[in-house]
Amino acid sequence: MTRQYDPHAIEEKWQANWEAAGLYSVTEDASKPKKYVLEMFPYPSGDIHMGHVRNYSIGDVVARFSTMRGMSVLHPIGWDAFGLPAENAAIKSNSHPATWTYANIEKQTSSFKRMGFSYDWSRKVVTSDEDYYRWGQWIFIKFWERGLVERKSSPVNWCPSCETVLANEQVLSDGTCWRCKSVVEKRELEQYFLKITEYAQELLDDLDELPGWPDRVKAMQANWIGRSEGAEVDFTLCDEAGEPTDRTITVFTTRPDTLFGCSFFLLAPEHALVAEITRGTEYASAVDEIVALAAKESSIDRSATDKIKRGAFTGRFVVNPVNGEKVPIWVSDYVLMEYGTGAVMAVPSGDQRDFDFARKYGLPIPPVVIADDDPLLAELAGVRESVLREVPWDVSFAGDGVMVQSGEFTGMRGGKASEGMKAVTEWLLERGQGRFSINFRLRDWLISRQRYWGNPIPAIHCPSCGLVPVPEDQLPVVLPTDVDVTKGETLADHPEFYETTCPVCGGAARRETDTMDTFTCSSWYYLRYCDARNDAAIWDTDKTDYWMPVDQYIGGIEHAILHLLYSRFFTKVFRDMGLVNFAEPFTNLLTQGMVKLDGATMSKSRGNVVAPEAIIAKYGADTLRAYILFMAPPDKDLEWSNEGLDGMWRFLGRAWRYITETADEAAGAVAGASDPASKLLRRERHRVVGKVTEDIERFQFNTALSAMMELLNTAHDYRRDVPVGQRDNALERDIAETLTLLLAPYVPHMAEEIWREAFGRSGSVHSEPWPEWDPAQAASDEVEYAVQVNGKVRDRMTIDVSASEDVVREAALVLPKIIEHTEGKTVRKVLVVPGKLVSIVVG
RNA sequence: GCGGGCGUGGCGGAAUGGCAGACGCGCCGGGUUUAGGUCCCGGUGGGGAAACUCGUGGAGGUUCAAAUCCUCUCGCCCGCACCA
Repeated sequence: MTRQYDPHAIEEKWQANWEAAGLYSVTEDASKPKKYVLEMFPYPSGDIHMGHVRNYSIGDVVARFSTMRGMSVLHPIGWDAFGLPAENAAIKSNSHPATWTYANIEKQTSSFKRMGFSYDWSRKVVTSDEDYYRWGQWIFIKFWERGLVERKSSPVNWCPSCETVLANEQVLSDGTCWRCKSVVEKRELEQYFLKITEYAQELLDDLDELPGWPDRVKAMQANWIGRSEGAEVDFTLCDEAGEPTDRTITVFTTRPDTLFGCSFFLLAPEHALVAEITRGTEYASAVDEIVALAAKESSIDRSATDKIKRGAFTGRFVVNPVNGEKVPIWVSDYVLMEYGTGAVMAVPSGDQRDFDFARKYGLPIPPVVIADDDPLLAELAGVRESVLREVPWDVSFAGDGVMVQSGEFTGMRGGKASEGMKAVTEWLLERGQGRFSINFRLRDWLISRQRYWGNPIPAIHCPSCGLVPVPEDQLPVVLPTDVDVTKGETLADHPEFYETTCPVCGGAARRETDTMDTFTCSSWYYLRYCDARNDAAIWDTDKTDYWMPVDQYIGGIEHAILHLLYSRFFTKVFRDMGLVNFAEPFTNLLTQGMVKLDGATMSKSRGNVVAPEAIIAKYGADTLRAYILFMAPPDKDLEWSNEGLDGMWRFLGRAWRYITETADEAAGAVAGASDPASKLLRRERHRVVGKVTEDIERFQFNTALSAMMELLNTAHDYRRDVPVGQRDNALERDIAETLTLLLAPYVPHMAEEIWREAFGRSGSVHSEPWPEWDPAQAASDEVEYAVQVNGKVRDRMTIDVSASEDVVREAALVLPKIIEHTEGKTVRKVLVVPGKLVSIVVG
């Protein structure tokens, strides 16, 4: 036992001891409540940084605390190891992605161990290990069997720098690649998609089943899924002579109630009909110009909202089903092929973009839904004819209002989800010219990547059988190691990999050379932890029944959509497959804030990194752990500063001295002392245990530490003020032990050293039960009341805690300062807030 | 434009509608020590000698009582965005 607090003498000793004792390995234990505490697994991009320290320190406190509270705690770790950075690093250092990846995993492993995190290392998963990714391939096959895999040609996002396609979720809102920030291009390519859209409604609905998630994350997901309620409307296409044909073009609209105000019709430049109806006509050249422009422009330029919309008339018309009116078809780049049907009914009086377009090209703007306070309403209220008058109308109005110029619907309420919207759709429905419809913004998940360092897609292209899955008994498709990315190679450069035979007909065939998006690997790792070493099945459902869902998930907000949405999708499919018995993987989610330096996120490329290693070398891991949790509430961004480290170091040193000195003292000369100082200290002990417990449960790690500091301060004053011989040694001993237990989740090494060496206990402090507390003992027998007159505190009084409200009221009214402030005035009201204050109202 | 969030001392941050600024950093003063960046003691929102008074981005409101609830407003951050 060292006399001074010396983390360097104790931390590695206990790390080795815990590992040897298997302290943190768990198995299912039906006798205890379970708790699954999970931090998002790291990407092995180098050594760990302060963001990792924060993330994993939070999780470690929750895990250790839960164990002490009597729960069976699963707290695993692993690595999200496939991905492009490994290839880039390999090219840079002229090596192999696996070399770089596994070296970084080693580095991070030793850093995690050096931090003293309580992981069950026996459950480690590494997504680039064959015994992990083989099950990823198995999942792909199962999804395929369920019709959730599709290979299709469509306009996809292509990152020219990463030389691969990207999912929609991986393109940032400024049109750049999430990883390298290059401007993403659109290319028409044949790719693999997972049909996440089939679960769009459920993914949206079940957000309501997640009260333990931050509203922000749920809002972002809801926004991303983007459900719009409306209708499909069929417009009849006219021929060159303007006569109706038997073909229809369908549009999606959220405002069928404005259908009478449709004065033109729009097609996206990519729409197949555009070329068909304009080819060889006098309109072709103007239309082609728009089409060419749209194809050339980057998605950023095209989506610039301040740009004036360009368009061209096609020479053709469609018939508006509600009034038989013929409206011209235009082409414009503000209509997107990806959303809805790629065709839009334009209602300039109800939509700003349509309005701007109508103004520019001199198209009519007939009002159909008018605000209740619009003077135009009186003038048009009785007009039942459809779309007769175009009145001066210098704004578009998208709100709720009254329908005018809308035939039999005139006078109804119009607006989103309005009576008019329903009535018009029902009218269309009866005539077979429209129907209620729901549209989602969410697109299917593009998962194929033209890169080497990923999980090979288990598919085979057979010239006669088409695309066929690799049979289950031939899995895994092993990722070959001899691909040289420094020469720009991918699997497509290795015939020995792709030359194969068709599993159906046995003929020569070509193996798929694309790999899967890394997000497929991270969409199910939390399930594999439940049964990580199973080589006969992806997992045993009994085990996921016991451990899942994750009770507390902790990670960065950057995964609000990507990883968290994909994982929810996978879980729902697993449920439908009967592999799991729940629909949501993560019951509670804590999104921790970023660790910044000088206002910017720490990153190697910026060169503003504070290495945890340097802090550990000076102060030890315990001080770092406690300090980063003390700095700010976990969900807030945190500006790193070394300034307060000394404060945490001093606190731990003080605690060390207080506890070890107390432990050394002969026990029990005085016990159950009832002098004021002893009573105060006893109360503090119970109050603080209660507060620390509640604070950790609410993730207020900073205030929990503050409370421990308060207890130490009170205990410190006690030793200073009460002479030796009069001190209650039993109480002090209890304070010392309690403080050690409270500190244990934060500073596991220091607490363990004290527990075993100073107190001479044989078991680990981390297996001890959490201290009990008694709210009754936390209460004082006297309380101080603040006495207010007209809302201002004028005096204070100390009174017996059992005093009745009447007694308190009377006592307050006779205080000299209160008499001074109430003299000559009428006391109108006296309120007593028990244990807190008295409020006197005079007038 | 739509959605979410945040504004409290010199700093990080505390406050189930009930005494604003807990706890810590920093700073000021004092003590122990050969010395110390150790340890210990005291002080620390503004104004005022004090009684008091002003203070949680701003303006209103509800309430005996508002950092907290409501309305408007200003500033900042984040997500989505020609989504029909």
